Amino acid sequence: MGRGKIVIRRIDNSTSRQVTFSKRRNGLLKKAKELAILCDAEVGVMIFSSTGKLYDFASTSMRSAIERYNKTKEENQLGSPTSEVKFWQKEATILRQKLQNLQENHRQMMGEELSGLGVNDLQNLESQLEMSLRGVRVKKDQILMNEIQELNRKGNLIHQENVELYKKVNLIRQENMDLYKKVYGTRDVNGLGIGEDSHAPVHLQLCQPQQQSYGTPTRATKLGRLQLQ
Amino acid sequence: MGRGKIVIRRIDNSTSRQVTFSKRRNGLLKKAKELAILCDAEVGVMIFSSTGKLYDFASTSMRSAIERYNKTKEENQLGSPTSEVKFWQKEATILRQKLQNLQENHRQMMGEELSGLGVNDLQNLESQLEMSLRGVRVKKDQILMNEIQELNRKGNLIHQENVELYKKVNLIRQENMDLYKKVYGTRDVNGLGIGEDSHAPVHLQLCQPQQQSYGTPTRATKLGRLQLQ
DNA sequence: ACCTATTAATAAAG
DNA sequence: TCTTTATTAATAGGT
Repeated sequence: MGRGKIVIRRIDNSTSRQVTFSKRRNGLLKKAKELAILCDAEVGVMIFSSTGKLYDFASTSMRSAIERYNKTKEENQLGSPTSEVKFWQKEATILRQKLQNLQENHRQMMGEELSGLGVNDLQNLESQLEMSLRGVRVKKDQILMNEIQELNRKGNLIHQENVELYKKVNLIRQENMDLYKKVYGTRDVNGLGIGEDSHAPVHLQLCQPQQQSYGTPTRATKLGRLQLQ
Repeated sequence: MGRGKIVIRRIDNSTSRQVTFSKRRNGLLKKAKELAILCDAEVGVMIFSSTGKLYDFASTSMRSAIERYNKTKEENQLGSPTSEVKFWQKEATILRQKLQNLQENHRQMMGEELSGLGVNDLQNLESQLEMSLRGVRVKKDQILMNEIQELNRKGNLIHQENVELYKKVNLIRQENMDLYKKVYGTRDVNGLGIGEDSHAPVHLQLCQPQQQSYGTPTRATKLGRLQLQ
Protein backbone atom coordinates (compact mmCIF):
# COMPACT_ATOMS: atom_id res chain seq x y z
CA MET A 1 0.00 0.00 0.00
CA GLY A 2 2.57 2.45 -1.11
CA ARG A 3 4.54 3.36 -4.16
CA GLY A 4 6.14 0.00 -3.94
CA LYS A 5 5.99 -3.25 -2.11
CA ILE A 6 8.21 -3.71 0.94
CA VAL A 7 9.35 -6.69 2.88
CA ILE A 8 8.73 -6.74 6.60
CA ARG A 9 12.26 -6.38 7.88
CA ARG A 10 14.00 -3.74 9.94
CA ILE A 11 14.38 -0.57 7.86
CA ASP A 12 18.05 0.22 7.60
CA ASN A 13 17.86 3.89 6.75
CA SER A 14 17.26 5.64 10.02
CA THR A 15 15.32 8.52 8.49
CA SER A 16 12.93 6.30 6.60
CA ARG A 17 12.61 4.18 9.70
CA GLN A 18 11.62 7.23 11.69
CA VAL A 19 9.15 8.38 9.06
CA THR A 20 7.63 4.96 8.72
CA PHE A 21 7.42 4.67 12.49
CA SER A 22 5.48 7.88 12.71
CA LYS A 23 3.04 6.90 10.00
CA ARG A 24 2.47 3.32 11.08
CA ARG A 25 2.26 4.25 14.74
CA ASN A 26 -0.62 6.61 13.94
CA GLY A 27 -2.16 3.96 11.74
CA LEU A 28 -1.96 1.35 14.49
CA LEU A 29 -3.45 3.65 17.12
CA LYS A 30 -6.23 4.66 14.77
CA LYS A 31 -7.08 1.06 14.01
CA ALA A 32 -7.01 0.21 17.69
CA LYS A 33 -9.57 2.94 18.37
CA GLU A 34 -11.74 1.80 15.51
CA LEU A 35 -11.66 -1.80 16.66
CA ALA A 36 -12.69 -0.78 20.16
CA ILE A 37 -15.60 1.29 18.89
CA LEU A 38 -16.80 -0.92 16.07
CA CYS A 39 -16.67 -4.18 17.98
CA ASP A 40 -17.28 -3.07 21.52
CA ALA A 41 -13.92 -4.42 22.62
CA GLU A 42 -11.48 -3.27 25.26
CA VAL A 43 -8.18 -2.48 23.59
CA GLY A 44 -4.85 -1.39 24.99
CA VAL A 45 -1.78 -0.57 22.91
CA MET A 46 1.70 0.39 24.08
CA ILE A 47 4.36 1.48 21.62
CA PHE A 48 7.93 2.41 22.53
CA SER A 49 9.94 4.03 19.76
CA SER A 50 13.53 2.93 19.34
CA THR A 51 14.43 6.14 21.16
CA GLY A 52 12.32 5.08 24.11
CA LYS A 53 9.41 7.46 23.72
CA LEU A 54 6.03 6.03 24.67
CA TYR A 55 2.87 6.21 22.57
CA ASP A 56 -0.21 4.48 23.84
CA PHE A 57 -3.91 4.01 23.42
CA ALA A 58 -6.47 2.43 25.74
CA SER A 59 -10.18 2.28 25.03
CA THR A 60 -11.03 2.50 28.74
CA SER A 61 -7.76 2.97 30.60
CA MET A 62 -4.42 1.29 30.44
CA ARG A 63 -4.81 0.48 34.09
CA SER A 64 -8.02 -1.38 33.42
CA ALA A 65 -6.53 -3.21 30.45
CA ILE A 66 -3.45 -4.30 32.35
CA GLU A 67 -5.43 -5.45 35.37
CA ARG A 68 -7.72 -7.37 33.13
CA TYR A 69 -4.77 -8.85 31.32
CA ASN A 70 -3.21 -9.97 34.58
CA LYS A 71 -6.49 -11.46 35.67
CA THR A 72 -7.07 -13.39 32.47
CA LYS A 73 -3.53 -14.63 32.40
CA GLU A 74 -3.87 -15.73 35.99
CA GLU A 75 -0.25 -14.83 36.30
CA ASN A 76 -1.04 -13.35 39.64
CA GLN A 77 1.65 -14.95 41.66
CA LEU A 78 1.44 -11.65 43.51
CA GLY A 79 0.20 -13.61 46.44
CA SER A 80 -1.00 -12.04 49.70
CA PRO A 81 -4.27 -10.09 49.66
CA THR A 82 -5.52 -12.61 47.14
CA SER A 83 -8.95 -13.23 48.58
CA GLU A 84 -9.82 -9.58 48.74
CA VAL A 85 -8.62 -8.97 45.20
CA LYS A 86 -10.55 -11.96 44.01
CA PHE A 87 -13.67 -10.72 45.73
CA TRP A 88 -13.52 -7.37 44.01
CA GLN A 89 -12.68 -8.95 40.72
CA LYS A 90 -15.76 -11.12 40.99
CA GLU A 91 -17.79 -8.10 41.96
CA ALA A 92 -16.54 -6.25 38.91
CA THR A 93 -17.27 -9.22 36.67
CA ILE A 94 -20.82 -9.45 37.98
CA LEU A 95 -21.37 -5.74 37.49
CA ARG A 96 -19.93 -5.87 33.99
CA GLN A 97 -22.31 -8.69 33.17
CA LYS A 98 -25.29 -6.77 34.50
CA LEU A 99 -24.23 -3.70 32.60
CA GLN A 100 -23.92 -5.68 29.40
CA ASN A 101 -27.36 -7.22 29.80
CA LEU A 102 -28.94 -3.88 30.50
CA GLN A 103 -27.10 -2.33 27.59
CA GLU A 104 -28.42 -4.93 25.20
CA ASN A 105 -31.91 -4.43 26.54
CA HIS A 106 -31.55 -0.70 26.25
CA ARG A 107 -30.27 -0.89 22.68
CA GLN A 108 -33.29 -2.92 21.70
CA MET A 109 -35.53 -0.30 23.25
CA MET A 110 -33.71 2.25 21.16
CA GLY A 111 -34.64 0.26 18.08
CA GLU A 112 -31.08 -0.88 17.48
CA GLU A 113 -29.81 -4.42 17.30
CA LEU A 114 -33.16 -5.94 16.41
CA SER A 115 -31.72 -8.78 14.38
CA GLY A 116 -31.95 -11.94 16.37
CA LEU A 117 -35.36 -11.11 17.80
CA GLY A 118 -38.40 -13.18 16.90
CA VAL A 119 -41.81 -11.87 16.03
CA ASN A 120 -43.00 -12.37 19.60
CA ASP A 121 -40.09 -10.45 21.05
CA LEU A 122 -40.74 -7.65 18.61
CA GLN A 123 -44.44 -7.66 19.46
CA ASN A 124 -43.63 -7.33 23.14
CA LEU A 125 -41.12 -4.60 22.45
CA GLU A 126 -43.68 -2.76 20.36
CA SER A 127 -46.27 -2.93 23.11
CA GLN A 128 -43.74 -1.74 25.67
CA LEU A 129 -42.74 1.18 23.49
CA GLU A 130 -46.36 2.09 22.90
CA MET A 131 -47.00 2.07 26.63
CA SER A 132 -43.92 4.14 27.32
CA LEU A 133 -44.87 6.59 24.61
CA ARG A 134 -48.34 6.94 26.04
CA GLY A 135 -46.91 7.56 29.50
CA VAL A 136 -44.47 10.14 28.25
CA ARG A 137 -47.14 11.96 26.30
CA VAL A 138 -49.51 12.01 29.25
CA LYS A 139 -46.75 13.42 31.41
CA LYS A 140 -45.80 16.03 28.85
CA ASP A 141 -49.37 17.12 28.28
CA GLN A 142 -49.86 17.30 32.01
CA ILE A 143 -46.94 19.66 32.36
CA LEU A 144 -48.12 21.79 29.47
CA MET A 145 -51.65 21.89 30.84
CA ASN A 146 -50.39 22.93 34.24
CA GLU A 147 -48.34 25.64 32.67
CA ILE A 148 -51.32 26.91 30.76
CA GLN A 149 -53.53 26.84 33.81
CA GLU A 150 -50.93 28.71 35.81
CA LEU A 151 -50.63 31.32 33.08
CA ASN A 152 -54.36 31.72 32.98
CA ARG A 153 -54.54 32.07 36.74
CA LYS A 154 -51.93 34.77 36.66
CA GLY A 155 -53.67 36.40 33.71
CA ASN A 156 -56.91 36.53 35.61
CA LEU A 157 -55.26 37.97 38.67
CA ILE A 158 -53.69 40.68 36.59
CA HIS A 159 -57.00 41.34 34.95
CA GLN A 160 -58.64 41.70 38.36
CA GLU A 161 -55.95 44.12 39.33
CA ASN A 162 -56.53 46.08 36.16
CA VAL A 163 -60.23 46.31 36.84
CA GLU A 164 -59.50 47.69 40.27
CA LEU A 165 -57.03 50.17 38.88
CA TYR A 166 -59.55 51.19 36.24
CA LYS A 167 -62.07 51.92 38.91
CA LYS A 168 -59.60 53.95 40.89
CA VAL A 169 -58.54 55.90 37.82
CA ASN A 170 -62.11 56.82 37.00
CA LEU A 171 -62.77 57.73 40.60
CA ILE A 172 -59.76 60.00 40.76
CA ARG A 173 -60.58 61.54 37.43
CA GLN A 174 -64.08 62.31 38.65
CA GLU A 175 -62.56 63.92 41.70
CA ASN A 176 -60.22 65.87 39.45
CA MET A 177 -63.06 67.11 37.27
CA ASP A 178 -65.01 68.22 40.31
CA LEU A 179 -62.03 70.11 41.68
CA TYR A 180 -61.43 71.62 38.26
CA LYS A 181 -64.98 72.88 38.12
CA LYS A 182 -64.70 74.36 41.58
CA VAL A 183 -61.54 76.24 40.60
CA TYR A 184 -62.53 77.45 37.10
CA GLY A 185 -66.29 77.50 37.33
CA THR A 186 -68.42 75.67 34.75
CA ARG A 187 -66.48 76.72 31.68
CA ASP A 188 -65.79 74.23 28.92
CA VAL A 189 -62.82 72.15 29.93
CA ASN A 190 -62.01 70.60 26.56
CA GLY A 191 -58.38 70.63 25.41
CA LEU A 192 -57.08 71.59 28.79
CA GLY A 193 -54.70 70.05 31.32
CA ILE A 194 -54.98 66.37 31.84
CA GLY A 195 -54.87 65.15 28.25
CA GLU A 196 -56.90 64.22 25.22
CA ASP A 197 -59.90 62.06 25.83
CA SER A 198 -59.07 62.22 29.48
CA HIS A 199 -62.71 62.89 30.29
CA ALA A 200 -63.80 59.65 28.66
CA PRO A 201 -63.90 56.56 30.88
CA VAL A 202 -60.89 54.29 30.52
CA HIS A 203 -61.56 51.02 28.70
CA LEU A 204 -59.49 47.91 29.10
CA GLN A 205 -58.39 46.21 25.90
CA LEU A 206 -55.97 43.54 26.95
CA CYS A 207 -56.02 40.77 29.46
CA GLN A 208 -59.65 39.80 29.07
CA PRO A 209 -60.01 36.74 31.24
CA GLN A 210 -60.58 33.66 29.11
CA GLN A 211 -63.10 31.11 30.18
CA GLN A 212 -61.82 27.73 29.00
CA SER A 213 -63.02 24.18 29.24
CA TYR A 214 -60.30 22.17 30.92
CA GLY A 215 -62.09 18.88 30.54
CA THR A 216 -60.44 16.61 27.99
CA PRO A 217 -59.48 18.84 25.10
CA THR A 218 -57.83 17.28 22.08
CA ARG A 219 -54.10 17.37 21.58
CA ALA A 220 -54.46 19.91 18.82
CA THR A 221 -56.55 22.16 20.97
CA LYS A 222 -54.07 22.11 23.77
CA LEU A 223 -51.08 22.86 21.65
CA GLY A 224 -53.00 25.41 19.65
CA ARG A 225 -53.96 27.25 22.78
CA LEU A 226 -50.45 27.04 24.08
CA GLN A 227 -49.14 28.94 21.12
CA LEU A 228 -51.71 31.61 21.61
CA GLN A 229 -50.49 32.38 25.11
CA MET B 1 -11.47 -0.31 2.30
CA GLY B 2 -14.35 -2.57 1.69
CA ARG B 3 -17.31 -2.87 -0.59
CA GLY B 4 -18.64 0.30 0.97
CA LYS B 5 -17.69 3.04 3.34
CA ILE B 6 -18.59 2.65 6.98
CA VAL B 7 -18.84 5.06 9.86
CA ILE B 8 -16.87 4.24 12.98
CA ARG B 9 -19.69 3.41 15.34
CA ARG B 10 -20.61 0.26 17.22
CA ILE B 11 -21.87 -2.33 14.74
CA ASP B 12 -25.43 -3.23 15.63
CA ASN B 13 -25.70 -6.61 14.02
CA SER B 14 -23.97 -9.03 16.34
CA THR B 15 -22.88 -11.39 13.59
CA SER B 16 -21.26 -8.67 11.51
CA ARG B 17 -19.74 -7.29 14.66
CA GLN B 18 -18.09 -10.59 15.42
CA VAL B 19 -16.92 -11.07 11.86
CA THR B 20 -15.50 -7.56 11.77
CA PHE B 21 -13.88 -8.10 15.15
CA SER B 22 -12.15 -11.20 13.91
CA LYS B 23 -10.90 -9.50 10.77
CA ARG B 24 -9.78 -6.26 12.33
CA ARG B 25 -8.26 -7.95 15.36
CA ASN B 26 -6.01 -9.93 13.02
CA GLY B 27 -5.27 -6.78 11.08
CA LEU B 28 -4.32 -4.89 14.22
CA LEU B 29 -2.08 -7.65 15.53
CA LYS B 30 -0.40 -7.99 12.14
CA LYS B 31 0.26 -4.29 11.94
CA ALA B 32 1.61 -4.27 15.48
CA LYS B 33 4.09 -6.98 14.54
CA GLU B 34 5.10 -5.14 11.38
CA LEU B 35 5.63 -1.90 13.26
CA ALA B 36 7.82 -3.63 15.81
CA ILE B 37 9.94 -5.27 13.13
CA LEU B 38 10.12 -2.43 10.62
CA CYS B 39 10.86 0.30 13.11
CA ASP B 40 12.63 -1.55 15.84
CA ALA B 41 10.01 -0.59 18.39
CA GLU B 42 8.67 -2.39 21.42
CA VAL B 43 4.99 -2.95 20.98
CA GLY B 44 2.34 -4.45 23.24
CA VAL B 45 -1.29 -4.94 22.30
CA MET B 46 -4.12 -6.28 24.42
CA ILE B 47 -7.55 -6.90 22.98
CA PHE B 48 -10.56 -8.14 24.91
CA SER B 49 -13.52 -9.19 22.84
CA SER B 50 -16.95 -8.14 24.10
CA THR B 51 -17.28 -11.70 25.36
CA GLY B 52 -14.14 -11.22 27.44
CA LYS B 53 -11.71 -13.36 25.44
CA LEU B 54 -8.16 -12.05 25.34
CA TYR B 55 -6.03 -11.62 22.22
CA ASP B 56 -2.61 -10.11 22.61
CA PHE B 57 0.70 -9.41 20.99
CA ALA B 58 3.98 -8.31 22.50
CA SER B 59 7.16 -7.86 20.52
CA THR B 60 9.30 -8.86 23.49
CA SER B 61 6.96 -9.85 26.30
CA MET B 62 3.89 -8.29 27.81
CA ARG B 63 5.55 -8.23 31.18
CA SER B 64 8.41 -6.21 29.76
CA ALA B 65 6.05 -3.84 28.00
CA ILE B 66 3.93 -3.32 31.10
CA GLU B 67 6.93 -2.72 33.29
CA ARG B 68 8.35 -0.28 30.84
CA TYR B 69 5.00 1.43 30.67
CA ASN B 70 4.89 1.71 34.44
CA LYS B 71 8.39 3.13 34.54
CA THR B 72 7.68 5.66 31.84
CA LYS B 73 4.45 6.70 33.44
CA GLU B 74 6.25 6.93 36.78
CA GLU B 75 3.05 5.88 38.43
CA ASN B 76 2.54 3.43 41.23
CA GLN B 77 3.32 0.10 39.66
CA LEU B 78 0.08 -0.91 38.04
CA GLY B 79 0.63 -4.61 38.34
CA SER B 80 1.45 -4.55 42.02
CA PRO B 81 -0.85 -6.30 44.50
CA THR B 82 -1.05 -3.40 46.95
CA SER B 83 -2.88 -1.08 44.61
CA GLU B 84 -4.81 -3.91 43.10
CA VAL B 85 -7.50 -4.00 45.70
CA LYS B 86 -8.00 -0.29 45.38
CA PHE B 87 -8.13 -0.57 41.65
CA TRP B 88 -10.82 -3.20 41.69
CA GLN B 89 -12.79 -1.28 44.25
CA LYS B 90 -12.71 1.77 42.04
CA GLU B 91 -13.58 -0.35 39.07
CA ALA B 92 -16.61 -1.70 40.90
CA THR B 93 -17.65 1.80 41.89
CA ILE B 94 -17.39 3.02 38.33
CA LEU B 95 -19.36 0.08 37.04
CA ARG B 96 -22.01 0.55 39.68
CA GLN B 97 -22.30 4.19 38.69
CA LYS B 98 -22.62 3.32 35.02
CA LEU B 99 -25.21 0.71 35.86
CA GLN B 100 -27.20 3.21 37.86
CA ASN B 101 -27.13 5.82 35.12
CA LEU B 102 -28.18 3.32 32.54
CA GLN B 103 -30.92 2.03 34.80
CA GLU B 104 -32.36 5.49 35.26
CA ASN B 105 -32.19 6.08 31.54
CA HIS B 106 -33.83 2.74 30.92
CA ARG B 107 -36.62 3.44 33.39
CA GLN B 108 -37.39 6.67 31.61
CA MET B 109 -37.54 4.83 28.32
CA MET B 110 -39.99 2.46 29.97
CA GLY B 111 -42.16 5.45 30.77
CA GLU B 112 -41.40 5.21 34.47
CA GLU B 113 -39.84 7.80 36.70
CA LEU B 114 -40.74 10.74 34.49
CA SER B 115 -41.06 13.28 37.24
CA GLY B 116 -38.10 15.56 37.22
CA LEU B 117 -38.03 15.76 33.45
CA GLY B 118 -38.76 19.02 31.67
CA VAL B 119 -40.92 19.44 28.62
CA ASN B 120 -37.86 19.35 26.38
CA ASP B 121 -36.60 16.12 27.89
CA LEU B 122 -40.02 14.61 27.46
CA GLN B 123 -40.20 15.83 23.88
CA ASN B 124 -36.86 14.20 23.13
CA LEU B 125 -37.90 11.01 24.84
CA GLU B 126 -41.12 10.98 22.86
CA SER B 127 -39.24 11.39 19.57
CA GLN B 128 -36.83 8.64 20.54
CA LEU B 129 -39.63 6.28 21.42
CA GLU B 130 -41.42 7.08 18.19
CA MET B 131 -38.26 6.30 16.25
CA SER B 132 -37.71 3.07 18.14
CA LEU B 133 -41.29 2.05 17.63
CA ARG B 134 -41.04 2.71 13.92
CA GLY B 135 -37.87 0.63 13.76
CA VAL B 136 -39.39 -2.24 15.65
CA ARG B 137 -42.50 -2.24 13.50
CA VAL B 138 -40.49 -2.19 10.30
CA LYS B 139 -38.47 -5.12 11.54
CA LYS B 140 -41.52 -7.06 12.61
CA ASP B 141 -43.34 -6.47 9.37
CA GLN B 142 -40.26 -7.51 7.50
CA ILE B 143 -40.16 -10.82 9.31
CA LEU B 144 -43.85 -11.41 8.80
CA MET B 145 -43.59 -10.54 5.12
CA ASN B 146 -40.72 -12.93 4.67
CA GLU B 147 -42.66 -15.65 6.40
CA ILE B 148 -45.66 -15.08 4.20
CA GLN B 149 -43.60 -15.08 1.07
CA GLU B 150 -41.92 -18.29 2.11
CA LEU B 151 -45.29 -19.91 2.82
CA ASN B 152 -46.60 -18.81 -0.53
CA ARG B 153 -43.55 -20.17 -2.25
CA LYS B 154 -44.00 -23.52 -0.57
CA GLY B 155 -47.72 -23.45 -1.27
CA ASN B 156 -47.08 -22.92 -4.93
CA LEU B 157 -44.58 -25.72 -5.04
CA ILE B 158 -47.04 -28.08 -3.42
CA HIS B 159 -49.70 -26.98 -5.82
CA GLN B 160 -47.42 -27.71 -8.74
CA GLU B 161 -46.78 -31.13 -7.33
CA ASN B 162 -50.47 -31.71 -6.93
CA VAL B 163 -51.11 -30.75 -10.53
CA GLU B 164 -48.53 -33.28 -11.63
CA LEU B 165 -50.04 -35.95 -9.40
CA TYR B 166 -53.47 -35.13 -10.74
CA LYS B 167 -52.26 -35.68 -14.28
CA LYS B 168 -50.66 -38.97 -13.33
CA VAL B 169 -53.80 -40.14 -11.56
CA ASN B 170 -55.97 -39.37 -14.55
CA LEU B 171 -53.47 -41.02 -16.85
CA ILE B 172 -53.36 -44.19 -14.79
CA ARG B 173 -57.12 -44.23 -14.43
CA GLN B 174 -57.44 -43.98 -18.20
CA GLU B 175 -55.08 -46.89 -18.55
CA ASN B 176 -57.06 -48.83 -15.99
CA MET B 177 -60.30 -48.17 -17.82
CA ASP B 178 -58.76 -49.35 -21.08
CA LEU B 179 -57.48 -52.51 -19.45
CA TYR B 180 -60.84 -53.05 -17.83
CA LYS B 181 -62.54 -52.79 -21.19
CA LYS B 182 -60.13 -55.25 -22.73
CA VAL B 183 -60.82 -57.75 -19.98
CA TYR B 184 -64.60 -57.38 -19.71
CA GLY B 185 -65.50 -56.14 -23.16
CA THR B 186 -67.47 -52.91 -23.65
CA ARG B 187 -70.00 -53.59 -20.92
CA ASP B 188 -71.07 -50.81 -18.72
CA VAL B 189 -68.53 -50.39 -15.93
CA ASN B 190 -70.63 -48.32 -13.58
CA GLY B 191 -70.73 -49.38 -9.95
CA LEU B 192 -67.87 -51.76 -10.33
CA GLY B 193 -64.49 -52.19 -8.70
CA ILE B 194 -62.43 -49.11 -8.43
CA GLY B 195 -64.81 -46.90 -6.45
CA GLU B 196 -67.53 -44.29 -6.72
CA ASP B 197 -67.03 -41.54 -9.21
CA SER B 198 -63.73 -43.09 -10.03
CA HIS B 199 -64.36 -42.59 -13.72
CA ALA B 200 -64.77 -38.83 -13.30
CA PRO B 201 -61.60 -36.72 -13.61
CA VAL B 202 -60.12 -35.65 -10.32
CA HIS B 203 -60.54 -31.99 -9.47
CA LEU B 204 -58.26 -30.09 -7.13
CA GLN B 205 -59.95 -27.92 -4.57
CA LEU B 206 -57.20 -26.73 -2.27
CA CYS B 207 -53.87 -25.06 -2.70
CA GLN B 208 -54.81 -22.81 -5.57
CA PRO B 209 -51.72 -20.65 -6.09
CA GLN B 210 -52.41 -17.06 -5.14
CA GLN B 211 -51.06 -14.28 -7.26
CA GLN B 212 -50.24 -11.42 -4.91
CA SER B 213 -48.82 -7.97 -5.30
CA TYR B 214 -45.79 -7.66 -3.03
CA GLY B 215 -45.21 -4.03 -3.78
CA THR B 216 -45.90 -1.90 -0.73
CA PRO B 217 -49.02 -3.28 0.84
CA THR B 218 -50.49 -1.51 3.81
CA ARG B 219 -50.09 -2.76 7.32
CA ALA B 220 -53.68 -3.89 7.42
CA THR B 221 -53.31 -5.78 4.19
CA LYS B 222 -50.23 -7.58 5.39
CA LEU B 223 -51.63 -8.58 8.71
CA GLY B 224 -54.97 -9.46 7.16
CA ARG B 225 -53.32 -11.76 4.73
CA LEU B 226 -51.28 -13.34 7.46
CA GLN B 227 -54.39 -14.42 9.29
CA LEU B 228 -55.73 -16.00 6.17
CA GLN B 229 -52.74 -18.30 5.86
C1' DA C 1 -13.96 -19.69 5.03
C1' DC C 2 -13.46 -17.54 0.56
C1' DC C 3 -14.14 -13.78 -2.97
C1' DT C 4 -13.57 -9.20 -4.85
C1' DA C 5 -14.97 -4.33 -5.44
C1' DT C 6 -13.91 -0.64 -2.97
C1' DT C 7 -11.81 2.07 0.47
C1' DA C 8 -7.91 3.07 3.46
C1' DA C 9 -3.11 2.95 4.43
C1' DT C 10 1.11 4.13 3.19
C1' DA C 11 5.86 4.30 0.39
C1' DA C 12 8.15 7.49 -2.10
C1' DA C 13 9.07 11.98 -3.26
C1' DG C 14 8.97 17.10 -2.63
C1' DT D 1 6.84 17.04 9.79
C1' DC D 2 3.18 17.93 6.33
C1' DT D 3 1.37 17.15 1.38
C1' DT D 4 0.70 14.80 -2.63
C1' DT D 5 0.26 10.79 -5.44
C1' DA D 6 0.69 6.07 -7.03
C1' DT D 7 0.29 1.81 -5.38
C1' DT D 8 -0.54 -1.86 -2.27
C1' DA D 9 -3.10 -3.74 1.66
C1' DA D 10 -7.15 -4.12 4.36
C1' DT D 11 -11.62 -5.13 4.52
C1' DA D 12 -17.11 -4.67 3.87
C1' DG D 13 -20.49 -7.09 2.02
C1' DG D 14 -21.81 -11.05 -0.12
C1' DT D 15 -21.70 -16.26 -0.98
